[in-house]
Amino acid sequence: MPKVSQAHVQARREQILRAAYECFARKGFQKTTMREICRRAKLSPGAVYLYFRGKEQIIEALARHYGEQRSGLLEPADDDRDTGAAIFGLLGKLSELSPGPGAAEMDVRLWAESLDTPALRRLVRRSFGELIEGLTAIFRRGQERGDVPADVDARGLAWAVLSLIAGFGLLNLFESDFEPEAYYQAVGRMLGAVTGGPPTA
Amino acid sequence: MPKVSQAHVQARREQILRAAYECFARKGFQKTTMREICRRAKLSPGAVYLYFRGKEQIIEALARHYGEQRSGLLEPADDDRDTGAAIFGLLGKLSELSPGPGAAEMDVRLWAESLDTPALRRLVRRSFGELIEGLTAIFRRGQERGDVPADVDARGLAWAVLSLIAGFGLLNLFESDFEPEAYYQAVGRMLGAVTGGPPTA
DNA sequence: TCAACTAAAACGAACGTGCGTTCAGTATAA
DNA sequence: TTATACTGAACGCACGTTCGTTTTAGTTGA
Repeated sequence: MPKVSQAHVQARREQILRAAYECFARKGFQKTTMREICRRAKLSPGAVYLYFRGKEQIIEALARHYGEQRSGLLEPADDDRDTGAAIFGLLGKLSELSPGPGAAEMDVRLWAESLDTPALRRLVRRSFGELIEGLTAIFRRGQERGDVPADVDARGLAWAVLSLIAGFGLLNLFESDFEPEAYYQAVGRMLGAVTGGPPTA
Repeated sequence: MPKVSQAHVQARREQILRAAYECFARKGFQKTTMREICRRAKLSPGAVYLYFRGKEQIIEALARHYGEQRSGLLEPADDDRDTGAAIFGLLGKLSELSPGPGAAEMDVRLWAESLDTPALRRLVRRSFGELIEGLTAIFRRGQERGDVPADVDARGLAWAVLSLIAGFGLLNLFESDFEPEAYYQAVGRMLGAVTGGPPTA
């Protein structure tokens, strides 16, 4: 199939990235071999190397793709509900299973891998930055509206909420008897101190 | 130096573990080679293999040692101050740099590695469990004292605080302009809703 | 309409490298 | 003198990557 369309190139790359995601989420970046990615993508090593320079570039492309998906969840939160509802809506969307199965595992693996890989670290930093920016904006709007106390640093609140989001994933991974309901109740109670009062409290 | 004391065996093991910790915190488990650990411990490969069955066992021993250090920080928190002070004291102790340099990196690396290694996963789960137990006990005592609202699940609050502790480490790693002061202020404000009111708020 | 042709895409066995681990030999404390 | 801690060159294996070969989709000429 020579002289193939550019759409086909795109499709092949996505086919490889999908296979890579499945392998990486299960076994991690280091322990996943190229052969496994090839097998899952139903391609030979030679073919894969036509579309990616090597394993490292696959990881990087995947991380970029993943980060964009994650950030995309932020945008619809720009509505004008009260601050508590906005924050809680975001918390729910970002905490649950988005952006797909194995997301919590992938987050942890990306954090760890990014400690040694400058390119990945930049991507993770950007992801954190975009989330913080969005959360900060919500709290700032709340303060302008008088919804949120003015003497608290909006950025500080955003950091705290990001912790609660990340912690949700960690607890799901490592607390065998974790109960999301109780978590949301407690978080709602705490957030109630700085917002009008979330829907569940 | 044959027929050596059992204390010497202990010393050698700790010497190796210390070297391993320094390597692992910097480069991660997979990317650190046995040769690097040997060089840093000033021992030959053969000697190291007299004290540990292999790389995997070094990682496991290190994780166990590390987890015990971490849990050890919990105990002095059993005093009878008000709940806010107790929680905030713990948060400070656990968040900062304990139990040593590179702790935040090590946490993230252990989380990631434990996803594929059952023995490590058990250790991480135990660490989480011990922390949650300690935090839950503090909140329960607060509820008995009337310090903390009785209609909030103490376990849920413990989970939330654990998130805030873990998040502190993550933010230090990945938020370039992170300001611990603002974080503590915001967290204090939020915790104020369920405790008497922390020292900084 | 359909062979013959061509160039790109895909294959997969083979390569080199770097790793964890071992073991025959050496040094040393008792 | 001897049992034992220690050395470090060597081994085997598994990995990422390459490249000579094969297959295939599109093009050409009648």
